[in-house]
Order: sequence, then structure tokens, then C-alpha cells
Amino acid sequence: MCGRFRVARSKELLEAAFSAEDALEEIEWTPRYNVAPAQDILVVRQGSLGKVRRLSLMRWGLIPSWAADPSIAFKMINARAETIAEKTAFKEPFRFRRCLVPADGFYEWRREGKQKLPFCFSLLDESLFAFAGVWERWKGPKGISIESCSILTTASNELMQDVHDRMPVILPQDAYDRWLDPDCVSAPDLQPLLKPYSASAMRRFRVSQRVNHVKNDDAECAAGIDAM
DNA sequence: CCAGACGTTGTT
DNA sequence: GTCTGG
DNA sequence: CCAGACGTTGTT
DNA sequence: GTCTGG
Repeated sequence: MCGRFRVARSKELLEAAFSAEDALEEIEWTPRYNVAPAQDILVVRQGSLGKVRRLSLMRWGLIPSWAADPSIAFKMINARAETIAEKTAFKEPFRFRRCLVPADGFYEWRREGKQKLPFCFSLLDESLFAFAGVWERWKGPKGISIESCSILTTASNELMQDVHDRMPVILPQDAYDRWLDPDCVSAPDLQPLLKPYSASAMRRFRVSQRVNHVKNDDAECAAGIDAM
């Protein structure tokens, strides 16, 4: 699965990499090394008109539009790619509200007794990539409106197997257009994009247990340590 | 028709 | 809101 | 995901 | 054990 990740890049760099604009120039963003559920994260969406891509901040953990209160989001940080087209909470977001979630690494833990040992997974060249995401808008009382999102998961590849049997869906660049196209509403056209990323294009390394604590959000979280 | 669920992961 | 179960 | 809290009443 | 907060 995916419950913590890294986006250690500036907003300007993300805008350039995804040809996405923060149209209103109102997003405040600093490079992040330890992003956790319920926090605001950057996503890339695309409109029908002119296919313009925009950068937005939204809460990680999807709140279905019909939810009585936002607490359900704690269980909705991921969506299974295999069933996303059928599940009530994700069906509509999957058809009509897909997004990219920029990242440059993610963390997974291996339990050893009482210890939780974190690994960082990234691309071989440490380049930027994108998780497949879906989003939703929730309207609460008093005119409160919250946009939130989930990151899709799939079976893990060989590199991850002994840490976890699930991994986030990483989209290759040539899949961005179709995933973001609001005019594509066909599950059979989309589902093939949702497969485990090539293990040979990724690397993994142990990181400090500092990353376990959400409040630690600095480069040290992503620094490799020798232990395997 | 109404009532009730609607989710994932990991662990047992 | 929408779907499933009864 | 992990860490940390997890309760009520009445009084100040 | 289970839920919430980050």
C-alpha cells in the first residue's frame, strides 16, 4: 500500500515537470520528505476545455460526497486498482475525477517484532514520478467544501515483495495523457494503465526510523542507512 | 419498496 | 448519491 | 502509514 | 483493540 511519501521538489519544478500551472498563484508549498494521510498534497488535474493542466492542493484521504463527516477519510487513503471501477465510493471519481500525485519516493515498513523498519522506494535515477490518483469534493455544513484524493494501489513488484504485497500505482509518462483526459470515461481503456511499475527501474534502501514520526519532515528522513 | 452500506491494510 | 440486500 | 489517545461531571 | 490526528 502507500501511506507515506516524499515530494522533495519546489512548486516551480513540479509545474515545469507536469506542464501544470498554479493558475491563481496561491499555493504555498515547500519540498516535503514525509507526507502523511490527512495532509494537503499537490495534485495535477486536467480540464476538458483546452486540456489545461492545473496544480492544486488537496487533502489526502478521499471523503465521498455523501459522507456524513470527513472522518471516513482515514480509511480511504488508497483505492485498489482491481476493484476501483465497481466500488461505490470510487466509481465516479474513477470515471470523472482522476489526477496525478507527484512524488519522488515512498515509504513502506517491515515489521520485525515490535520494530517497524522503514524502507524508501524511488526510481533508479531519483527522478520525479506520479502516482495515479482520484479525487472528490465533499460539501459539509456551513458551506464547508473539501477536496480530497486517494492514491491507487496494485500488486507489488519483485523489489517490494518481501516488504509488502501491495504498492502504489506509478504511471509512466506516456500514460499521463489518457489518465488525465476527462473525456475518457471507459474503465477498459484506463485499467490497463494500472499495473505494477517495473522493478528494474526502481531502487530501495533502508531509512532511519525518524520517518516513523510525522513531525520529522526533513532530508534526513530520506537518507539511506546501511542496515538492510 | 426501505434500510443500510459505501474502504484498505494487516493480522488472526 | 447510488447500489445491494431483504 | 505510524503515534498516541482512549472519559465524564462539575468546578475553577 | 480501535479510532483519531498528523
